[in-house]
Amino acid sequence: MGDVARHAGVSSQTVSRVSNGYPGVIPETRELVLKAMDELGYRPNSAARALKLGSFHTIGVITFSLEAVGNHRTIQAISVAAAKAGYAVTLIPVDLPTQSGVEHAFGRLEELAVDAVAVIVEVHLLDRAKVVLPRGVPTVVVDSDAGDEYTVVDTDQADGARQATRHLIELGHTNIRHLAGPESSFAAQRRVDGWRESLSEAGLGAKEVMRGDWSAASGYEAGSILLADPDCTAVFCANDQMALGLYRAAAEAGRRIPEDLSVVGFDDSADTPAYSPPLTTIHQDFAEVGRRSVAAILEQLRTREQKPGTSIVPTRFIQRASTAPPAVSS
Amino acid sequence: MGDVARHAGVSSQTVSRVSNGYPGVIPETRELVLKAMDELGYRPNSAARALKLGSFHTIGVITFSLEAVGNHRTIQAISVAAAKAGYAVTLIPVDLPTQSGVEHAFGRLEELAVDAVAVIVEVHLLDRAKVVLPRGVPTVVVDSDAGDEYTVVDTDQADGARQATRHLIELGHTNIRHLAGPESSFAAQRRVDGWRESLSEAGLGAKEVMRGDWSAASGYEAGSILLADPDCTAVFCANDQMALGLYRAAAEAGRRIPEDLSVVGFDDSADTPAYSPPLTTIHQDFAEVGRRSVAAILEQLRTREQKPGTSIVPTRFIQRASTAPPAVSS
DNA sequence: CCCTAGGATGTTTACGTAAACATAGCACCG
DNA sequence: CGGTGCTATGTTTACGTAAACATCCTAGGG
Repeated sequence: MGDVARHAGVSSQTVSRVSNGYPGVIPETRELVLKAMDELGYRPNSAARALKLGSFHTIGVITFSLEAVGNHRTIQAISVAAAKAGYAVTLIPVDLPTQSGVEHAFGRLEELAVDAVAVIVEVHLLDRAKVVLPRGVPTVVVDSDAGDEYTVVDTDQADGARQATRHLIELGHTNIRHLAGPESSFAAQRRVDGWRESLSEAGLGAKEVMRGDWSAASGYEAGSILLADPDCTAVFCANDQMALGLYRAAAEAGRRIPEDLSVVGFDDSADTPAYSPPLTTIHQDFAEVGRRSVAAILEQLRTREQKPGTSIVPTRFIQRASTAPPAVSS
Repeated sequence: MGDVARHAGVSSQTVSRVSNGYPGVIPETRELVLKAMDELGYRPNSAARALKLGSFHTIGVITFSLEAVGNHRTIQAISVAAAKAGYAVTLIPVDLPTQSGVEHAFGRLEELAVDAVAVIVEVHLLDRAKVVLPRGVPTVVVDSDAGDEYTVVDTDQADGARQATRHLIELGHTNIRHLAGPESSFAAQRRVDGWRESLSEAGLGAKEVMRGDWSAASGYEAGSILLADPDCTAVFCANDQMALGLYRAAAEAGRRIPEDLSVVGFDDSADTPAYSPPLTTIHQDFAEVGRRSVAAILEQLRTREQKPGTSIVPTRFIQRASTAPPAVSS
């Protein structure tokens, strides 16, 4: 900056003013400075600026993987919302879903150029690891249970599960199974709860859930076992990908969807309208989750205080073509 | 840091040494400093550190969307490879795939806390926008055509397409159509080229390609049109999601896969083994792309010079169950 | 014509850190 | 017993910026 100032014959402060678009610089001088900047290939140093301003304008996102549909859509939404507020997003990958992996990620957090943190990790792993988020760093926990300590933005998983289950009940199904996500996931657990709740509300029994790991392959395997039960006419899947696996299992078992088997998914991922038949599912508003997360972070940044509490984003039922009344009643 | 030093009764330089784990500090002193750090809740200031060291240990990734399978898998791989080298990854989303969107993203680049940049954007947009990457910022262009100016890491799209097409030719298909990605994509274009090349090599004619936009829905639409041609016995899809759409179109047209219609995809995305039937496809080694991109960036960071050139990551043919010899010959 | 107000620009300073250099203490050797 | 070399620690300095304050100049009013 000093070089530019000398080259333009002004003071470095004037260069700073031009660089930041501050008023009070005569157009003529501005031109001079811009020309000098260009000739010298000047680029502002963000480190110095961050040091001076005390902020990086950056939000860190701690996550395991972008593979899961929910994760990358949430992160995408966060990064767009953050960009809109002039913030960038730094990914902090946790390579292994283990205690040491999480610990390591949080250790790195200390040295990262980040003003705030969004955690998209099953928090029970954090607890188990006895890792505490650095004090004083504004934090939002997304789609997970964080107790009363942090600000939480969460999708209404249980209600989504209830909507899905009630839809199947209304169609007349009585043997409604659930293809659940892994036990380690809070989201999966809450979907199980919603499903179970709706069944008992309707006076229906809940058979044991089958567990997958969110992947389509696991949906196929669990689905194959599930379909061994000839009385099962409807399955609520904890996500769309496992539903896709179930489609395959159904095809191989000679069960037509929706005539012989009704299927409801969860997520409303982009592919579902092109499933064969198009999948009836629960829409998750990831964009809204991202927006609220960023809003909560900005709020904390502004007020400088952690404000525990949970913000619940509603889900929406999307009717497509994978459900029908059970064959016996048709 | 000064406070900690005073509190521990040492110099700030000793605090710095402890903070960075440098040798030459007697354990006793170290303890003293650590205790003081803890009591005062000291946390190192990354801005000051970055200013002093001249590096953020951060790589910026410019991208449109995490939605596309290729994108988020590549970014995931980059972020893991970067983390392994002690680097973090900052997302720089380009909200709109337009000139102004890209320009804006590159403008922000200047003020971002980033040492290097990986560009995962169709580069022709950059050219059209006449945006130049800031000089002096090490840059790697991923999966796109960037001429001789930048270091490029690219998947061997054309060869993948040739493998897919040759497989169908070897099965005896003669009317092999292509469900291509959007014209604006270089990757899509190179897959078209590979397909066309293999056909002409085998003395087969290439009918016009159908275009989708990578989405499953577009695959369904384009596929429906494609299947109006009763002689078409095989389709090479430019990605797996469009293949899923084609599956649906085939089901609705009463064409069984693979008996009546052979399908080959591209990407080997996680869901493909659970398609019904499991999809034969081309595996893209996104992890390798990520690793090479980071390696190239670190190399540039080390040598301080741009080293134009292209690094090609091979693809692999994955045989599953969606292809068979054409019905006429069976 | 002088004084004042306000706009344009310059000067000083501090942000928190780590490298470079300086110093002090101690062990070991001849 | 003095010199030599090493280890542990302290002191000084600079990284590049922007806020705060200081100064200069010009226009306009009395």
